[in-house]
Amino acid sequence: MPPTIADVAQKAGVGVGTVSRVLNESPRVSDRTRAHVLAIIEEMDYRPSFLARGLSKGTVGVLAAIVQRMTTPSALQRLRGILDEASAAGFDVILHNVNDVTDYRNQVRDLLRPDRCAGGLLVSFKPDDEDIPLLATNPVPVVVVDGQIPGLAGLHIDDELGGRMATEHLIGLGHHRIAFIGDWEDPIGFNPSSKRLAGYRSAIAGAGLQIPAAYVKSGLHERTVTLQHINELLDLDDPPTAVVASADSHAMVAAEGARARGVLVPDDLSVIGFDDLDIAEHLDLSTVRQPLYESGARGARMLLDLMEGSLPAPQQVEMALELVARGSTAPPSPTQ
Amino acid sequence: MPPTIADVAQKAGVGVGTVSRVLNESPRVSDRTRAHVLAIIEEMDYRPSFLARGLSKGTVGVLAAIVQRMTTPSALQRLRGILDEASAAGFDVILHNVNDVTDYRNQVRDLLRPDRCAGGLLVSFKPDDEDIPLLATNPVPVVVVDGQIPGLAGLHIDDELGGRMATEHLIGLGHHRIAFIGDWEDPIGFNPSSKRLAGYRSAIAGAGLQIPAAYVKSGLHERTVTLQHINELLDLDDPPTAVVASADSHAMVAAEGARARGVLVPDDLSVIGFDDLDIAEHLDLSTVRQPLYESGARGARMLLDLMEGSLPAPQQVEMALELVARGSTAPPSPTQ
DNA sequence: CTGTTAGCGCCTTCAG
DNA sequence: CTGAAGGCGCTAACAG
Repeated sequence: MPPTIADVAQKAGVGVGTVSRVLNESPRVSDRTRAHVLAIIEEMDYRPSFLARGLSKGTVGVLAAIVQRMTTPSALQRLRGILDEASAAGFDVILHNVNDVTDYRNQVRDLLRPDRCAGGLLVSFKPDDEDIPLLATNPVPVVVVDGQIPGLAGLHIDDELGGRMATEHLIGLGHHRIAFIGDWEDPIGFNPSSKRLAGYRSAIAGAGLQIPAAYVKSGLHERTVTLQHINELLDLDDPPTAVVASADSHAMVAAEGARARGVLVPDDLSVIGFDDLDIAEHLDLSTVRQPLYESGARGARMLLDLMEGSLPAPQQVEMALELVARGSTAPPSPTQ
Repeated sequence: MPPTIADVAQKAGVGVGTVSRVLNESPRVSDRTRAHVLAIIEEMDYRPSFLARGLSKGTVGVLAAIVQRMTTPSALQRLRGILDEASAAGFDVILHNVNDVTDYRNQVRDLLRPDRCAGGLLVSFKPDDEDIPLLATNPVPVVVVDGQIPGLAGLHIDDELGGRMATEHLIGLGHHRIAFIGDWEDPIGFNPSSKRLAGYRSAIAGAGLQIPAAYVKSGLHERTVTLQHINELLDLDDPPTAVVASADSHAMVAAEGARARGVLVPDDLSVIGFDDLDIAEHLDLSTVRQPLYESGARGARMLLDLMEGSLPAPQQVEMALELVARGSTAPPSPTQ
């Protein structure tokens, strides 16, 4: 059994209260006593029990991250940010992956309690409307990473603006025939695709362009589906010269599908994505960058502030987007 | 404040001991009393405090996963297996990502203690030799997922066999000029590449083949490096007709690099990977499949058994490999 | 079968 | 500045 605070106190010849004070950096201890106790602690390799401390203080050094589809590259980057920030602050992170619509409520109910964690992060995760009041008044504070929920603190981006930025980049290069590839709404997850599509439409309209209905594709977020989309687009009598994809993952596949049939990127077809995943740079893919790692880190920081009370009230922060022009977009070739 | 066991006891008109007994499914409670208490619990929406229960029982419902380079696709699959198995057993999982050689020891020391978790999983993670005895006698049990450490329970694969399987597949197809692309040892992580290379060499030797030294490439696990490798191989006077890659991630890039210069896969060049990541199937990539998700799930299960004492002694389990022949490997073309 | 009580390890008054 | 004691919520051993 590991040593307890009583063992330390006895060996140091002081009371447990004194040991507790040095542990909690109370100023009410003389330097001499403090140094002595610290030495004993070191000598015995003593560490206070998380459990006992938590019980006594009524709060634990644990954050809970509830992540929607943890395995996506973007969720992973956000998680990294959360982990780094939390561990820098000395907090452990409990991870819950949400697969099923049905179980998320139980997870929230059972996990987001003071005896399990001191705060919760909801990542790319849209609670039911009826659950929002519960979350807002939850005994432990909650921050939404990648989402804008009325009444809840969180970080988000302007997806519509992002869709517009991508499209306007293409328009600025001289493209007139611009298609869009996105995906369907997900029952529990946010799916930003439709907002980005709205931004696309807004940019198209703003430039006075007309686009055929067949230029807008959406379906499951799967490789084969995206391949089919790009092929259908290129099979059109009047194929697009550029494609806005609602995510880098779509853009990559679209570019690959185009190249596979001899359509050169960017010579014959410009492709722009969304996210700026690590591979986007390697693939030389133009994209709209959204801060992924940073959203996790700032979300965790916001949560810690909220817990500490140094943040007056829950607030929503919009993070900046950035157009990253790389080699997958270029002016349309003169012959087109 | 949430209700406590005392609140429940009072409202139910019984003692706390009785409530505790129904909570812990003790048979020493009459059915009538049990039903009544259960009803009150339901009514008050009472949940026992994890903290208090942990303190009292001396063990917590938490597992710790220490993961080497969490962001790799394979680590992620393993993690999924761990999370699913742990949560099915009612355990939370604390996640720690190890980036730095220096900090892993502290993490192990501070995290793998009875007041923080009931068991630890080390994922794709090679501790220093001198730390092994400490881990083996650690107050909370430890299981190594993806690694074979003498004295520690764990799951692993036979990397050398895997390298041989991949190479022999190619030899069986009629290839004689077979190259290898791998990567360097990582200071803290396992790096199975060298063992797979040994398997490759063994298969080559077993078939009585001679290969030029230039056929074996290794370097950083980065896209650009692999692209350079494949290009150097194809630039040789006597280029290989097939490539064994030490991981699917290498294989994907190698295939892409080959195609980019007009070398058809598998017509001009066969490529085989290792792992069988999700995308391998989509890319129609031949590979040696190792169980990733399953290694996590079985590792967690093994840990739970160890904790429960139902597993007599720590043991090491070798998981089976499987050759998955897909479209990226074929017999060499007659002209070669 | 059930109520009572003594810890689990630590923090936090409250005296001194 | 420091020691002693009560309490955090629960489990388990002990009487009844």
